[in-house]
Amino acid sequence: MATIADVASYTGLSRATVSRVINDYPHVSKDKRELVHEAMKELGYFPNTSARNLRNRRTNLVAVLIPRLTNPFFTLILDGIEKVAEENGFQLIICQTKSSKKKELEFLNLLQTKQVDGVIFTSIENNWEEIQPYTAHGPIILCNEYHHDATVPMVRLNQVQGSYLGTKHLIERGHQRLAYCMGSTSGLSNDRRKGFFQAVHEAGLEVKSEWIFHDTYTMEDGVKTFNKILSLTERPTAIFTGGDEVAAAMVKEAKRNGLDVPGEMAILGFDDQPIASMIEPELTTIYQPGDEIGGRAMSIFMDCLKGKRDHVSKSVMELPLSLVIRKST
Amino acid sequence: MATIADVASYTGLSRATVSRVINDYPHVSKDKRELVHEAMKELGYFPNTSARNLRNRRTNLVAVLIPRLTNPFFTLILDGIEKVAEENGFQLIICQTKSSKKKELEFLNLLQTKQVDGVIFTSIENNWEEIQPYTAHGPIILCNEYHHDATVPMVRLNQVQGSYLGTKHLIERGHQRLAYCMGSTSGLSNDRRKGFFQAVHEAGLEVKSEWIFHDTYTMEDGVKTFNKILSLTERPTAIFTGGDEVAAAMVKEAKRNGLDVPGEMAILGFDDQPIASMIEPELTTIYQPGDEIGGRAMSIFMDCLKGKRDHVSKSVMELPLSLVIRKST
DNA sequence: ATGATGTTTGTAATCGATTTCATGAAATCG
DNA sequence: CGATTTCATGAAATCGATTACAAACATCAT
Repeated sequence: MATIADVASYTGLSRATVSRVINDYPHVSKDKRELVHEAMKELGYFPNTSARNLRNRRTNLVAVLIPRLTNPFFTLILDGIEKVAEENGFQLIICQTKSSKKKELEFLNLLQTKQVDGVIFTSIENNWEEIQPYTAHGPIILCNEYHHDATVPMVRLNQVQGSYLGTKHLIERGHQRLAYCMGSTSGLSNDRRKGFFQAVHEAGLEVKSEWIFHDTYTMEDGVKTFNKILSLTERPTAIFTGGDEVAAAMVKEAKRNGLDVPGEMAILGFDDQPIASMIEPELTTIYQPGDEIGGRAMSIFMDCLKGKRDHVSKSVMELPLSLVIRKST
Repeated sequence: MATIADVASYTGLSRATVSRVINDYPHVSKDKRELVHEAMKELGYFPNTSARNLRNRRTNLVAVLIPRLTNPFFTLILDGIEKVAEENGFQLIICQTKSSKKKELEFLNLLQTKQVDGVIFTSIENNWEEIQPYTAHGPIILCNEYHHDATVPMVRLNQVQGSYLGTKHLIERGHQRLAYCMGSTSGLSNDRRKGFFQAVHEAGLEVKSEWIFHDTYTMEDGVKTFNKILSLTERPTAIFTGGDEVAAAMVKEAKRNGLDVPGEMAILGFDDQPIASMIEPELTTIYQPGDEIGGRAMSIFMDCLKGKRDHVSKSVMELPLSLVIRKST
């Protein structure tokens, strides 16, 4: 491989001048500039990124932590991040945490060892105290996540409002007995519960503890949970799910059991994934602009790197969610 | 940031010895080894990846070219790649080509500038002559793609067999007039057509040119194409689609038009994405083990890097597809 | 005691760029 | 025209690691 030294000696110039040409710096005469360009082409020279990174103390790489690549909502966020990254000449490193605390911390190593310039979390597994020390090594942005004590920029969707809207909608449809499915016990999940109960209490309704279900993520979880609901003596008439996959699976299971949706059971999704408008009846759901928060998070990241913004002080950007009324409620 | 030199002077040892400890090399006395470990902890030292990459001429990074992150089949491949990458201490850089030739070539720059050790294509836009020169800079693997003149390892699914199976199934169900939807004019696409026509000719059937549709990728394409099919005077009774999204959209559009699926129109998907078993009626489709080929491709990539395998000689690994019979045919 | 062998450690070169500083030439100014 | 500024270029230090080679020392067999 040709190096900058080869180009220098080939042209009879110094490495400094060649470097100036490569980086399009001023103060290089036109003829030398052309000379260098020709030599680079002739020798098949390409600047070595590792060498540049070392010298520049920059990699133009961001690590994006994501629970699962196969979750469409997260790839939507990823897509939003990628768009802005590309505009800024940044590349993305994918870090699938598989919701493991250990893996999450391992990926933070990339930051310590300066393999990346920063990290964007699209979900967070560890407590903030575990993460906090890493902020010393570069910008960390929370995207679609929130921690009260986190001292970093956060971009999130207003989950309280989203679940409030959805729940209120169910109540307005006349439902009195609501089942509630949640995922983990994360900040995001807490917010949703908050919005849910806010609407419930406003309406003066009661939610029995056996109508609340934990750890519902996948389609299988949806099927299982739905059957649990069916077997209840005092059965809810509407279900608030934590995601469209779960909701879709429930709709399907309902039909398999000969139940009319929404007549005998109303089902509310979350996310507005493509599947929501493909199934029959189409899902009423909460639209989450995943690409939007992804893009915002990446913009903020760039601002941090450019020094336009402090990356170790808390800031929260909150985007609204909206209800998409279709046929399942 | 502490450097290896800091650790060296802190311990009174040389950088060489510290380096030996970092890399777990032999010939370092036990007490010095511990001394170094303590010093590293004390100083908060972490080896700088750019410096190591420069010296080792390795980045432990692969670029994965993918048309769209939001396509579930490709994220499945990505997932397979990631699994094997992780086992080998490799990180993935995502490169969304958005099916653009220009972008594809831009990403190959990462290879020339040694930002990555190699590239995995999950789809290919340019002609092979355009790509070929880049093979000089590191391993290039074709995953889910095939080019006759490519002189690199390829892992692919037997598309001929897959579409043959699907088409034969439609014919066995008694269909005589088959519509065929294809995507681009890639190698993959050609193979599918081959399998399709093989089954068609075996059965002595004829396929009118107006039953063949190009550039059908998305759900919207599915809706449009379906309506074109409906408006034909001599209307096909079965549709071979290029993907589950298209098929799902068609099923929906059929129902909207009051057509019975599969009674009045049979629809065959491709991929077996989650959506295939969520819609009503469930899609008969061709299962493609995306994670499997992803993993295989990454394994081959590792073999190339380790020198166990030549990366500039053609080799083809072909995995079988299977027909999943459900309710849409 | 002699030489062979193996362990432990250090010196200095190297990977391939960027950048500071210095120097001479050219352009500009009063 | 002399002083000052700007332009063009190069020498050499630097970024932070790894590694070839050499040296000092210990161990062991003969």
